[in-house]
Amino acid sequence: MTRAEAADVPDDGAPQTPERLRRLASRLLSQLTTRSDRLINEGLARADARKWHYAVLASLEEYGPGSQATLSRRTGIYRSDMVGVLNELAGRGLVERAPDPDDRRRNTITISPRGRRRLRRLDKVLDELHEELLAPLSPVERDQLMGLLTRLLDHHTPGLTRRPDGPG
Amino acid sequence: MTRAEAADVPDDGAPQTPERLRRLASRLLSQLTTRSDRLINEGLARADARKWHYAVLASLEEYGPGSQATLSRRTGIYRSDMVGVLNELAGRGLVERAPDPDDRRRNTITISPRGRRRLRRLDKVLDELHEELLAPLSPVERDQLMGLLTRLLDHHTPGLTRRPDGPG
DNA sequence: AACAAACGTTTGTCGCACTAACGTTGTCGG
DNA sequence: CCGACAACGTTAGTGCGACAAACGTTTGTT
Repeated sequence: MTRAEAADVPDDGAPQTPERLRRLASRLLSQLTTRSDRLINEGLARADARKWHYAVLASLEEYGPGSQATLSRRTGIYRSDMVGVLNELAGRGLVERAPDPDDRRRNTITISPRGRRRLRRLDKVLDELHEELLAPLSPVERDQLMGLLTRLLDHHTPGLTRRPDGPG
Repeated sequence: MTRAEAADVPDDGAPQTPERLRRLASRLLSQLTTRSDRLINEGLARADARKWHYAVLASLEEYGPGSQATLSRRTGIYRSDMVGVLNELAGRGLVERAPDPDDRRRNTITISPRGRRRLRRLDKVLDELHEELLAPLSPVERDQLMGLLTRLLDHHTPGLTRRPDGPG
């Protein structure tokens, strides 16, 4: 039960959102993200996973093993929260956490074969969920959207350094 | 102090976000919304306001006085949370809360002259903040973005009814 | 040897969306 | 008229995500 059906909640005609609110890009973003997050979270929950799982697994497969701090930076998950995520992943046998012999402060996190299979599975799940999320948009429009969002995000992301290995 | 500067937090080179994460529309939305929310909230805080204040004031000016439940529906704020918002607004003298003589369950919320002035002020503040938010985009691109977001939001908004007074 | 900085971890905060429940007041069917 | 039910405002609480603060350990630097 995700939606209320108890007794209150009238739900009469159209909500009549004020013009001023409909014009606010920030509000549009918030509202849409709320719904998007819900969609994604519920979909992943059905597969016994969370966004964080995917982020960590993807990061591990693309860049190889790393310390928790490294994973934190790559995924944007705070190191305080990373602990729990890795507990979950390790508990499911999707990653392995071993002390780094070269630097005993660190744990080295490695993706397991099962973790890789999991990642493929989540790739599919997320594909389907995004199909649902972006359903009203044509392929071209989806690209447009991604482009616009990416540019905005980059603009508001601090400490963005040009890649040292630019195009040859 | 919104950003860490204590002692931890290394902040070396580029964060190296995995491809897979960068392709995720849902993630793009989440990340951007986090930053957008922060920008807006901080900006409004400087003016001793919150998003909710604006939403309620705008709704009152556009549709006239209403009960708390009505305002809830118009703004999307839960009626549980509306209580506190109206306390703040009433405390600042921006709205008036009076029992509805026709239906003693209801409170009638009215915007005050001071509330109207406040609304104009917040209009300006939000304009500036959105200028900052959308800085990298041209006017055309901003329209594109709004259009795309609106379509997605509408598609994922439940209980959307066609306006009864459609074109003849 | 002294000190700062990075690591992993625990604990806690804040805001937001949302649920549950309660007492009051209105509406409606018998 | 009366009992059921629904809407109202309000209080309290949940779950989650982003984030801060602090602590013990280890490492690099001077």
